[in-house]
Amino acid sequence: MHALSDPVRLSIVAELRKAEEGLNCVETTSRLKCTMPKSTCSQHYRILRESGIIQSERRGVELTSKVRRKELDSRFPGLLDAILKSWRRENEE
Amino acid sequence: MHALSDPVRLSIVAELRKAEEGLNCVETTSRLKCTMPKSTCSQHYRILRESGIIQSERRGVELTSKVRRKELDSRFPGLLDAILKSWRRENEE
DNA sequence: TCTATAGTTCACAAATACGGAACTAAAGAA
DNA sequence: TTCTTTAGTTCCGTATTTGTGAACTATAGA
Repeated sequence: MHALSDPVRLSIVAELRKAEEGLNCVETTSRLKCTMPKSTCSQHYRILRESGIIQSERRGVELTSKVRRKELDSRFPGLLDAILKSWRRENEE
Repeated sequence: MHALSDPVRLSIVAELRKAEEGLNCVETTSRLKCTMPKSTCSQHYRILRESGIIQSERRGVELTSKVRRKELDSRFPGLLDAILKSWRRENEE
């Protein structure tokens, strides 16, 4: 819950949902077109991971993360969709 | 959005939704069974008010607030229900 | 083994939230 | 009108949380 209450983490989750194959920190910040130091990005990923929202897997030198859709849907039914939809609307206006 | 990302404000909104006739600060803290100074309570109400989630009306010496259900449902469809449902689950476990 | 890339950890800086004190608002009593 | 009580707001110093650079670990390739 608290993990999804931060705008940066929400935007990370929004990007992760778009990327079928997952994303790593570097790709995430480049897609978000923001200059976020890697320590900050790492913290956000840690919070998302610890709260069970994403799942990370090492692929060589990089760490690829994906949204845990099924687990989320059963724990927080409809929440992620509702948040992202509302959040997108607010940001577009 | 950010207004609903705080556990205290969420619990205030949850109480307001239960109370048909609205609540004031004093009633809210007593129902939440928490000792929150009135300055803090006032700040939370201000944030909820400014973000359009609640609506307040003076009734003599007190200020009664209600959730703006219709406006919320059109701006953030399904969001409040999803958040409160998820939040209730997490808190019960 | 050396280098490069990706990410983590730690300690401190910056930003944010909390809460007491003093204030305003309204209403009723004297 | 003035005094008192209750409700809420504002201000501002303190406490807590969050962000970030520097140093570190991990992995892979030359």
